[in-house]
Amino acid sequence: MSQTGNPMNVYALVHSRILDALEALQAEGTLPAGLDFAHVEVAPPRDAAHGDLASNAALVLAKAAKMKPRDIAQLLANKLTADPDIERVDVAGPGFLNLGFRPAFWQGVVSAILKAGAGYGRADLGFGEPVNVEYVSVNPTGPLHVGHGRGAAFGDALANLLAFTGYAVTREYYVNDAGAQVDTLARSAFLRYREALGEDIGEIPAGLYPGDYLKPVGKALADAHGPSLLNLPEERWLPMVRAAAVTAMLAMIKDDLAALDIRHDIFFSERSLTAGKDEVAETIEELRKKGLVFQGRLEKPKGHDDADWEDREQTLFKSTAFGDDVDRALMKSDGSYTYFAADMAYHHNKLARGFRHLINMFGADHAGYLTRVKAAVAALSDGKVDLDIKVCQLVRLTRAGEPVRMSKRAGAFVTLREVVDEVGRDPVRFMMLYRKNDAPLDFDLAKVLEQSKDNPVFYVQYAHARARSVFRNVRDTFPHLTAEAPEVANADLSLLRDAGEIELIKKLAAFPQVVEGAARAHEPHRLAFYLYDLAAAFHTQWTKGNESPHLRFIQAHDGTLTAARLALIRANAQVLAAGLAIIGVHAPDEMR
RNA sequence: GGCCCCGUAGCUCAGCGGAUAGAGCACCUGAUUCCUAAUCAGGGGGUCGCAGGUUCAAGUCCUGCCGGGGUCGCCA
Repeated sequence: MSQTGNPMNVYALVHSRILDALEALQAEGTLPAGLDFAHVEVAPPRDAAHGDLASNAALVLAKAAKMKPRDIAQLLANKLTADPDIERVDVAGPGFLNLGFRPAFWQGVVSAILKAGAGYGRADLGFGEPVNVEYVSVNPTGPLHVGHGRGAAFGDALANLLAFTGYAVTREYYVNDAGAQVDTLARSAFLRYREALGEDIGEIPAGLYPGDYLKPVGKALADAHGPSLLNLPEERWLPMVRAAAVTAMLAMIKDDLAALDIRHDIFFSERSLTAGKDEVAETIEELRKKGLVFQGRLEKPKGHDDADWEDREQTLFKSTAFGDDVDRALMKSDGSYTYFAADMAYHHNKLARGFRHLINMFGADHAGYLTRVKAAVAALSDGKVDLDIKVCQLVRLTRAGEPVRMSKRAGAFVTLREVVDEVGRDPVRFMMLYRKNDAPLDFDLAKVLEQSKDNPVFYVQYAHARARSVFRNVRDTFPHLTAEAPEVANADLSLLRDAGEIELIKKLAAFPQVVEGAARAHEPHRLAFYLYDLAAAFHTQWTKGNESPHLRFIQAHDGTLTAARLALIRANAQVLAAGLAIIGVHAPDEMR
């Protein structure tokens, strides 16, 4: 009943061998039958002196087996010493099983990586199941700012990661093109329309969007309609102006995202929920049948005074049944739907499209909204669909350590586009992932362009460029040893004997496990940190060659050894490139 | 007041229930006729906010406090 284990994933491979050994012990009657192996794990020990990999098998089985942990560990050790890949097995501490592998085992990893090519690290965790990743979803009322860029980079990397691990990923953007904010946008655009016709509009009134980015919208309206809209009542021009403005804003947002190489599969219109049949009404009705929608009153919110607040009976969703602290309103006093009501219908729509897994990215300011959305999905799917909401904390923009001042003009943030234009897409995408999503992040405009080891973006990209540079340099001595040469692919890997080379291979061997862990936890930042570690191992080995010429990758007098080292370097470059691809960063061949 | 997030080295932060808690910066010492020194090696630095609990095992999970941030009906 042991699982086969992914042969590209040494952790999984060793895990399956341990399970085999446990089952053999059971078959002999040495271990009792009916043990639960679910918590048996294989992981690299924190202290390298404890070996290459360690297992907790004996510790987690001791109680059920009614045996001492160290005794079980010893039985396992006796079995595993027969494994030709295993050099040493130790029972340590309370009952850990520490395993050391022969060099040939690690050398074989290089060959496996080269054979797997771009598929190295792929896994089938998702079994092709559809997952919906909703990210960015910024109101189409203006350009993206830097904070939005974090959600964009995170969401896109997570989508890549899930696609890499066997999910059918849909990248989705929820367009809030209904409600008061897009009406305000329309009025703001209409003002720019009058301006484009030559009128002096003076200061933009408070409450409207003052940004210059609406000027082109006004001009386009003037070009298309001339002065014909001026004499119409607002209810006549507003829908048309609104549609034009939303379309223009969305085009701008898409363009900003494209600058980061981010492209969504679906832009889902909030307005479409009520355009034909009223999906919001349907959703509310469905919940009403489940007894989760009722007429009731809410208490006045605490913590701040709201002059407009009035006590009234209203339509409520019973989100307290799902852990929310208060039931949530579905209808405004004017009879229209609340944002939340439409959002419930939107998630209902996602479920109807067959998604079994939903992921949403939220900005920090929406964290308080999280519980009611989870409640909605739980209610609508009867708990059968999982929804994970990742909250991205704030981004603090600095330049050489000094906070970057926001523009004085009200409403004008430092836009994402300005930052991307200044520093490029790679630093933005990498640095936005060089923190956990729920920790605040400092983004320094000067630091990310620094060509030094202090800049993680450069450090990792440079490692890849260095690896590629070896293949350029080797042309002088061994022209036939190209990256694709069979002499490299089939090199005698037993020549990779230096401790640093083996260390590098161990890092490469960890990649599939890092990918799996990051995918399961929905934490793409783990890739960024892993890549930094891998780059460090490579830079270390590179520099060793400075002091010890016999460790240089190119050995002019020894083509066989050179080929083996080139195989390692190619594997290294390949994993760096694969990891960078997942987080959406280029792997350059040179840094000049 | 309720809810959410955070609290780990002087600073910025990793840390997947496992063993003696790590990295970068900063500070100190060293390596360059050599595949890119755009790099690397070594050193000092810690009551993991506090107190309980669960567990063979807690920085990690649970509860309560303390401190910082966010948020709190008809904005989205």
